Formats: sequence, structure tokens, C-alpha cells
Amino acid sequence: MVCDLPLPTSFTSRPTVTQPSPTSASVHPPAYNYSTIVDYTLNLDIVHSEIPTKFSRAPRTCPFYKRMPHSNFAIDAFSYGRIPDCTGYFLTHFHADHYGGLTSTFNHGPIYCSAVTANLVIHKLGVNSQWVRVLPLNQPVLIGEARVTLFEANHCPGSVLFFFDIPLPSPATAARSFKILHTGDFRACPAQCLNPYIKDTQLDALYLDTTYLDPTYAFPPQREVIEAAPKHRLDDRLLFVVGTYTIGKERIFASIAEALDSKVYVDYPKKRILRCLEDPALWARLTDRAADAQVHVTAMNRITKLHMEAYLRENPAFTHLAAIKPTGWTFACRGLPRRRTFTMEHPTPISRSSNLLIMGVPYSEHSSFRELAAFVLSIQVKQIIPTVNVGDPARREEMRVWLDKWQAYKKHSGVQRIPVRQDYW
DNA sequence: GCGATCAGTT
DNA sequence: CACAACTGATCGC
Repeated sequence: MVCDLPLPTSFTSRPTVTQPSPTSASVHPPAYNYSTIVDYTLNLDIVHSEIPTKFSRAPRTCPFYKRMPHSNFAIDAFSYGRIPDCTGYFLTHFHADHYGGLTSTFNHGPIYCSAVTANLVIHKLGVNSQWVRVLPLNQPVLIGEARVTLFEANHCPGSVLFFFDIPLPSPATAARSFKILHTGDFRACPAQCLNPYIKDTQLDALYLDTTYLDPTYAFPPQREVIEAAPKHRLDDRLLFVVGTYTIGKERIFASIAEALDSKVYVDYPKKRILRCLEDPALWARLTDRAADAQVHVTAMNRITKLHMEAYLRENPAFTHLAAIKPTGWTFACRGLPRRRTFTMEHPTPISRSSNLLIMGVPYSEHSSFRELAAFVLSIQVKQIIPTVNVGDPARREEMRVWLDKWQAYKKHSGVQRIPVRQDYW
């Protein structure tokens, strides 16, 4: 299995980093409007003071890239108390670094999210359901003047992209609307670009999850990793243990369990979380009896040699244990992007002994560099605003150079989208 | 007891 | 080492 297919070198070869543009005289963030976004994007240094730093003790204010221009909406912005004039608090998915600050005492206004995220917000955080508004997938809903549509983000269960289509107020521009796509955290795939609301749409702004916007980050398509599950039932006394965070990585343990025709054991707190996912096939595979399941799920931080040795002793029905640590950076190395292969028959062992194997599995829930390139090259958009790695000026500059390069490539080549085969670029 | 913040872990 | 995401300690009320 090939880790990464080649993209034309014209848009994946490393560009030279140019010097930052001259700093604006003003350090005070002006009101949020389209020209502000242009300024911010061209020179993010002027809003560096807005980006939270680890050592700041001052009360934090919501940074510009979490507020949607021409609206009173904020995205994944629960760490700033009540945001002045905010009429809609949007949540892209249920990971702590995005819902951070959201607690049972929240009373600032409506929270808009998917059904799965709503279940988790209510049942895990205890947020009063009077504040939670479930939005459907792939179906526009009017919120005030704005038309909002959610799409599958391919990150974790319940994760969504938000598409905002906002009428512009002034008579001169009444015929036009302002169109924003916010990716939250996502793993880019062609279906996101090809859906009828995005395909052939000229977007004004793309708020982009730029986590792996660096050619270092090359890893296989998720489908190939899922299909790398054992092809047939192995020794009944071999136990698979899969590490997970609160939500995410379900497709790994589900596909292994399916291949082994086994139940899946999770502890009771995890079972309560999985119930929120509204996935009947996953639910039907669960069991409360550890000895009945050849596939167990545990917290990611338990996937260590010491913990797994103890785990095997605690489960005497099994003689051998294969622990799986799904992670996005297994194949990441500093320097040039590499091609590697991955199969369960030739795993990447983190640790092994006579009866214990711990392997890293390159199962990322963020886009690879290549997928990010294909996504940006398959979308028509005026401005791209990174939402990740924005705290480091050097990273901001590197990201800006890549994004400018892709934008220029589209403009000069006339390419509108990257060809798709079998639902993948 | 609750929430905010930061340091530490894998 | 890289990284996202989580966990735990500490502080203030």
C-alpha cells in the first residue's frame, strides 16, 4: 500500500519563505468586516496580541478568526465568557480543545451543532438543553438572516463543516451574499467539495483547519488503514486493545472487530459516550463481558508497555495482546515527505515482547498535507484564514506561502478541481 | 464544590 | 523528535 500518491510538484515543492509584509500602524483590531479579514490574512502580525499565549493571565477576548464576518456568530469560542453581541455560538465537534470553557452553567445564547455533538454536550458537560440547537446535515436552515448548512467533516463522530450564506445589508450589494465555509477540524475528502452547495460556488472566505499544512505530514488514506485490519480470524487467545480519546478512532476498532467477527468491550463510561453517537451497528457490537470480546477499547494514555502487561494479566482468557495506538504522526519525519507502506502484517512496532506487541497505526482524523492541497485546489474562494498553528509567526508565514501558492496555481492554470477516483483524490 | 489556568503525559 | 488531546495539580472564589 502506497502511503501517498504524487501531486504535481508545481504545488507541493517547498517554496521559499518571503519576508513578512510591513506592519500596519494600527494594533487595535477594527470591527469585523470583509476588508478586516483581508488585512488580517495579509498580515496576521497585527492581531498577534489577540491570539492567546500560554503565559497570559489577562482575561481572554475572542480572537478574530473565531468570529464570522457579516454576522454575530462565533465558532468554538467558549473560553471567553459571554461574547458581546454574539447571537449564535457554533460548535464544530466534541473535543476538549474546541468546547473548552463550556460548562453546565453556560447561559450566553443558543449553541448550534450536530445531533451527535448535542447529545455529548448535554450528557457529558451537563449543558442545559434549552441552549442547544441541533442542525441537520446537508440541509440549509435559516438562523436570523443567514442560511447555515452542515456537512460531514470526516474528523470524529458529530464533527461538521459550517457553510454560512449571509445576505449583505447595504442596497448596493443586496443582490449578493457573503459565503463562508468553516471546516472546524476536518479530514478533507472530495465529497465535501462536490456537494451541491459548494461545487461551483464562489466562496468569500474559507476558515481552514491547517493542522498538517506542511509536506512533512504524509500518511495513507484512512480507508486503506481501515482495510488493513486482519483479513481472517487469528488465534482466539490474541486480544486486540485499541487506544482512543473521548470520541474518534471508532472505525479502527469496528473494522478489526468485524474482520474477527468479535464483540467489542468498552468500560461503562465509554459506553455512555458511545451511546451518544447514534450508531446502531457500533452499539450492537458492544458487550459488557470483557472475556467475550477479542477487541477491547481503552484510553490512549493506557497504551504503554507497562499498562498492557498488566492488562494481559487481568484478562487471563487471553495469552497474547496486540495494542494499537492510532495516531496522525506515525509517519511524520522532519525533512522531505516520505513514501512508506503500512499493513497489519508489517506493523510499525512501538514495543514488542514474546506475548505483547504495541503498534502505531497511521490513522489520522486531520487532513494530510496532500489532502489539504487537493481540497484547496478543488474550492473557489477569495480568502483563506488558517485556524490552527496561528500562535507562531514563523508557522503563519509558512502556511501563508503554501496557501498563496495554491491560490495562484488555480488562478493561472484555470484548474477548478483535482480529479477524483473511487471517492478519493 | 466549581471553574479557570497551566504543566505534564503519551 | 513530531502532534492532538487528554489528565492532573494548583489557585481563586
